[in-house]
Amino acid sequence: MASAAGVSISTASKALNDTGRMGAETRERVKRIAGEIGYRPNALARGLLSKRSFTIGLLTNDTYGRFTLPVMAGISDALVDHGVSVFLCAIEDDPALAQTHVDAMLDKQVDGIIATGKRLDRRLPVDLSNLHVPVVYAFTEGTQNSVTFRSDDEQGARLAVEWLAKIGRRRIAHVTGPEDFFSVRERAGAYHQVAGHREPVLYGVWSESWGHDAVEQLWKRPGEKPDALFCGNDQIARGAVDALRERGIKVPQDVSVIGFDNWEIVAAQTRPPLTTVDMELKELGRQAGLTVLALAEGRPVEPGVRKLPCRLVVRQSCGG
Amino acid sequence: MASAAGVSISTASKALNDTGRMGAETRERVKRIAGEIGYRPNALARGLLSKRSFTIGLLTNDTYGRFTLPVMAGISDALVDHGVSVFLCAIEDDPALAQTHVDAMLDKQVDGIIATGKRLDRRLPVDLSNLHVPVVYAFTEGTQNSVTFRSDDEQGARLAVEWLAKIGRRRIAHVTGPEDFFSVRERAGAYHQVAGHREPVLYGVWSESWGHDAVEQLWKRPGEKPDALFCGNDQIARGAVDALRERGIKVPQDVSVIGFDNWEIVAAQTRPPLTTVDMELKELGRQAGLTVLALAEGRPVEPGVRKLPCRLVVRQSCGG
DNA sequence: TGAAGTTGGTAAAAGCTTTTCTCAGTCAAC
DNA sequence: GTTGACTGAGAAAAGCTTTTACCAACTTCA
Repeated sequence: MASAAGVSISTASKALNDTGRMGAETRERVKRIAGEIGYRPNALARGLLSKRSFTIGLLTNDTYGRFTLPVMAGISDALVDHGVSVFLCAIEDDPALAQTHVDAMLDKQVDGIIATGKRLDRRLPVDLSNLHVPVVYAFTEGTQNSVTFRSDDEQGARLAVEWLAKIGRRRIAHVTGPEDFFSVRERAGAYHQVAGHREPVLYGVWSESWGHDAVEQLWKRPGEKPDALFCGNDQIARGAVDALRERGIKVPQDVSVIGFDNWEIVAAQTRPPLTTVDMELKELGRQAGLTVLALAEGRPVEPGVRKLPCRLVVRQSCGG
Repeated sequence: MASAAGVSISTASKALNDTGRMGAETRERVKRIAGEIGYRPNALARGLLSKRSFTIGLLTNDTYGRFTLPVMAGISDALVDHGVSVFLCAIEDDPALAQTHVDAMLDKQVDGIIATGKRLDRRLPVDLSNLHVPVVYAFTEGTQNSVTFRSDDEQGARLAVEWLAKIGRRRIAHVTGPEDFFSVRERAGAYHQVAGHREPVLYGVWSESWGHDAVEQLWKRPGEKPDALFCGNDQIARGAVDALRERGIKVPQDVSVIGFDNWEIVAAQTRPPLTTVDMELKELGRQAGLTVLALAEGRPVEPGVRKLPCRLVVRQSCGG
């Protein structure tokens, strides 16, 4: 304890926190000695008093981390400067496990909780609506009167289709995931708005093989073929690119392909690398982090859903 | 506070913890009322006294999460039953950031730290050797006299090559990552032990395109071609499979391909899905978690490097 | 010279648990 | 009827900080 090396406990505390009245010389001396002996205040004791643990919990059901990791990076990035650490709790759609984790976080007096997931239109399997700590939802369905951050899939889809139109593509098909996903419907809506109804929307699953199969279907039909594919995610896009190559169709010369998600490991390794839409999940995490911090500090935050714009990442699968 | 609903503070505490002397009837009543009002003890106050925060820190420089996520899952899985929560701190090879995170964890009185990374033969850019909390290394280079968990890459490689031999392959080539990786050398050593020196080892980088190029190189050489490829990771394997298909060579009929890592997103989406070696990172995380807990509780743990066996995951890229 | 204000610092309380110590009451035994 | 053992429960301390209240010494002013 720093007091051993100088003055009383209270004087030491005031010296280190730049509060209270005392001689400048005393203050300096205490600070110096604290530095020398490497004194660091115990955050537990501090938290006990201040009711702030400088700790938040991140709850996710995205075991694979595809969405959670960027969100986590953004949160951590935003909060590390404020001395806030993050408990990561992966619950795998298991309500009991989720409750266990929430209870553990609450016991540890987290200042707030951020709930995130792998799907915009699904809830986590645990009720967070009546906790006495603030809760912010990021990339998962929130409750009434909560603060929710999500990507603007409509704008993202428009970005993609408008890009294809801009580089001269006219017969743009949309190959995407299961229709019961909210974001699938939203993207498809934006697609129709921009591209019209000339080409079909093919609903399927989120896999490469579906992308592959979809190309087979499209090219087996009679009549003119698409000159561009707007895919629901990068995996579908990759499957599509592979299928096109196998058919001897050149990407991007003959057909432009655009993905969604900007999942580096897929998008960058595809040949050619995929032009795709990035949902800016890190930024989403950053804002969620700052928001939960604001709520924890009692600053007012307007409830509601905040849509964050997507960004087009241009690589080589579109040409133009 | 439960005491409001019955007896004194100390009696309440003793009742809930099943300690001290008191009437069975009183104990029951306190427990019941505590349950009714949803009382949960404040872990901060408890930690202040017991010197145990039931919190550990996980430090990683693996931004992408390829290795960290399974390790994290294992740790969490092992420790959630003990009421321990995990701070995840992603430091991106940034020493200052790493120190910030370590300081924050120490302030929060973590019971221990697990260091993990993306490479067995590299250290994290921060010195953890003289902390007053236990440190366990998992999938990253540890310090003298520390406890380190790692995969047994030699055994994993042997598993792969022996499998290829068992299904009748005789000309097994090894396409792998950069030779300065320790695990690359270790796997190559095991490969030579089992397969001899008839076929070459091709060192390159950890990417699909290298797998692709390596096949080009191998098949451009004069003389007999390999009938099996043991690849250094799943991405290389995938690139190789794609290249073979483009050359009209059938996998697994003509050539067997085996990967390493069992990275689902790559291994399972390859056509055909990859047979590969799983490093059991989740199990590794689990053991690291239990070990750091043991150390935190003062139980003795033998220092040293613990190699965990790998497991062969058979899919369809080898036939046999 | 006495009153009022200023300065530099300490003592103590509060925050929530757990643990140890103490105390009043009960019962059995001599 | 007094002593000793035992029982059930509460008081208090400890764990580490921060904050408030307080005190002694010194300065300023009338």
